[in-house]
Amino acid sequence: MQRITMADVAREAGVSLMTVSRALNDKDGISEDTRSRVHAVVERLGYRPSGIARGLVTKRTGTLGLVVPDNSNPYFSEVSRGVEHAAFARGYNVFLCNTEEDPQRESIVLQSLTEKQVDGLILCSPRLLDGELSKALNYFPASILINRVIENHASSAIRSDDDNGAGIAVQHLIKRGHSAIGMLAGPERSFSGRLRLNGYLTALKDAGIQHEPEWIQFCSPMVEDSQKAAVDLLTHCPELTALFCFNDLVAVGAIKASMQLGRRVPEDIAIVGFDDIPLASLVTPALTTVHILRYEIGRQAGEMLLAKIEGKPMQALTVLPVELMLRTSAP
Amino acid sequence: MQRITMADVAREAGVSLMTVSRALNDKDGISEDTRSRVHAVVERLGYRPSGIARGLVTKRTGTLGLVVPDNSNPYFSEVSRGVEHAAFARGYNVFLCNTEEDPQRESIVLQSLTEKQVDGLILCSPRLLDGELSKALNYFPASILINRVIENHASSAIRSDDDNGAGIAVQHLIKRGHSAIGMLAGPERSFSGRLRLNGYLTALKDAGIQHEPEWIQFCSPMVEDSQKAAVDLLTHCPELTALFCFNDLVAVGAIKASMQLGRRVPEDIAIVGFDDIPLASLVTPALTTVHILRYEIGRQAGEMLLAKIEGKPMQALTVLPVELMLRTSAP
DNA sequence: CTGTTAGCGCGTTCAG
DNA sequence: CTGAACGCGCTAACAG
Repeated sequence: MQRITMADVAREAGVSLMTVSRALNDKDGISEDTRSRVHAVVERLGYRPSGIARGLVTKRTGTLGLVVPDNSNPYFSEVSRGVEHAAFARGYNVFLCNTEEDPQRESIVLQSLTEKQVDGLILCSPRLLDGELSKALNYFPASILINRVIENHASSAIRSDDDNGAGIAVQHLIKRGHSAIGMLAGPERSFSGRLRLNGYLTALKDAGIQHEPEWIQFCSPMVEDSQKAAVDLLTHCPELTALFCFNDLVAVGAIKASMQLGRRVPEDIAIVGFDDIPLASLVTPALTTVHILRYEIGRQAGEMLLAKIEGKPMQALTVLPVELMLRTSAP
Repeated sequence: MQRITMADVAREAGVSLMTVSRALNDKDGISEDTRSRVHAVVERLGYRPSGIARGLVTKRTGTLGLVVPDNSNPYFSEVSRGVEHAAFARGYNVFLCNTEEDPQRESIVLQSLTEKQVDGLILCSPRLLDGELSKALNYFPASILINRVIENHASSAIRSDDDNGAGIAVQHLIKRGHSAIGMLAGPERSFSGRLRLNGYLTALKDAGIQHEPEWIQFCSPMVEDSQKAAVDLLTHCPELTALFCFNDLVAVGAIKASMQLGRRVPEDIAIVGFDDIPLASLVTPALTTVHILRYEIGRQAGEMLLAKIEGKPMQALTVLPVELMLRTSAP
């Protein structure tokens, strides 16, 4: 499979390399006649320009890098789609990389992306420390951080209004008469987790509710683990009548734990999730949860990045709105 | 941000370009001494090789293309992760592209991937016709098809054992005493759909059960649409005591339809899904479904592709086993 | 063991 | 309006 090159097209069309280049890139200074002749030959030969040869001279590859913890997580898979959508619309392709929450893997992936010469990077929930991260980002012409901010760095960021989301969720529980509200807070080092915890604490405080430290329990964001954590929490704090959960998977674990302990949801214990993944409306009882614009995060991150690449002015931080979805688990 | 080049490293280390190249690519014919000296300079300068310059001469970019209909679908997001995992292990990066089931978009995406000079392509559920597809694939050095075969072409394929999976699912229903078994068959043009329908028909025939044409209803693979289709089907064919569904989302629709019609699952109507997506075990009643190795499809597709790229011998078709997961919806 | 010479396929000078 | 030369950053051939 010998690749067809511009020289082949030029020879076949009886023109010079330059003319072919001009015809392909829609530059002016070329007659309509020769332009269409060149295009005909391109078509006939099935010529495809070499993006990498072009990239070598233009210094632009038309590619973006997207780094997420785990693309099989519905949260990130929608973000990915949003990014890809924005990229496609502008003729860019995107490298998708999974870090599996492993900082070392994250380093490797970032390095490979610099070697691939991506025009920009979108980094989702990075595990690296500020110092390393900042250093790594310097290798990229442009970058956007999702769900994290980093001090003293040119990279912009986008995130959902997590603290506010937690606030309205907990306020809703309070309005429904709950005051003993526990929280299954997710991973302790999660940036979103901190914001959500913060929103929870603030809402309790604003309502004049004294929160017990034992009401808060960190847990890994998976169904089985959080089920165990929920059993623990509900056993040690039987006074709790409601649980606010880090995310929907944790909330599902909490529902399972409640059933396991013979407590009815929502009659004996109300449960609120976060993220509104597709699952949320389909489990029984359907989850009351905070809806997040996952796809939109990705899409806007993509557009922010493309704007940055093209040198347009950019705001440093975008915060996307959230919405409480009232369903059965906490009506 | 002036990029550091090999020339900078060479000058700084007091050696020639070639020596730097050799040191970086672990070629022999270079003393351990100078190698480490070069590496030190590389480290100090923060030099990163340009993959695209390298690709221009080696004709290999270390990238793969992955084309799926929709990465936010849990099926494909796991396939993606499998592909990326295999690629990462061998130092490759992967371009993820969504076609959104749009043939035109698929063409565009494939063309952009050829310009990016990917070393290989994995194409999932292509919408293009055999002729176009075959022509498009010729632009790629190597390719693997997921869930589709194409005649007279060098590209290998991988898929799950869909027909057999449908067979064991329906046989299970028959063993439990059902004979009036309907099928919500998914999109009519789906390759997997055809195989599953086929397995369903064969199982009925083998059991000597006469199937009524009206028992089969095609539907789009989404919860709301299939709920409507299921209401239709159950209303027009009240004799049905079991439903075999194209996939789990359709099965969830069928469960909702049953509830809507006041029929209990599984007492009045047994329901079996397909794919075993994460959701399946979490809905109520938990879905009996056919488990598919989604991640494994991706991973093995990736490894097949890499083997092909490296010229290793390859079998033309891999069929992955499936397994019936007995849960509540059809015990 | 190391350096020199030639391109890879394209776009960007500059001349015609 | 068109073409010839040069170079992007790197590696494959050869030399030394």
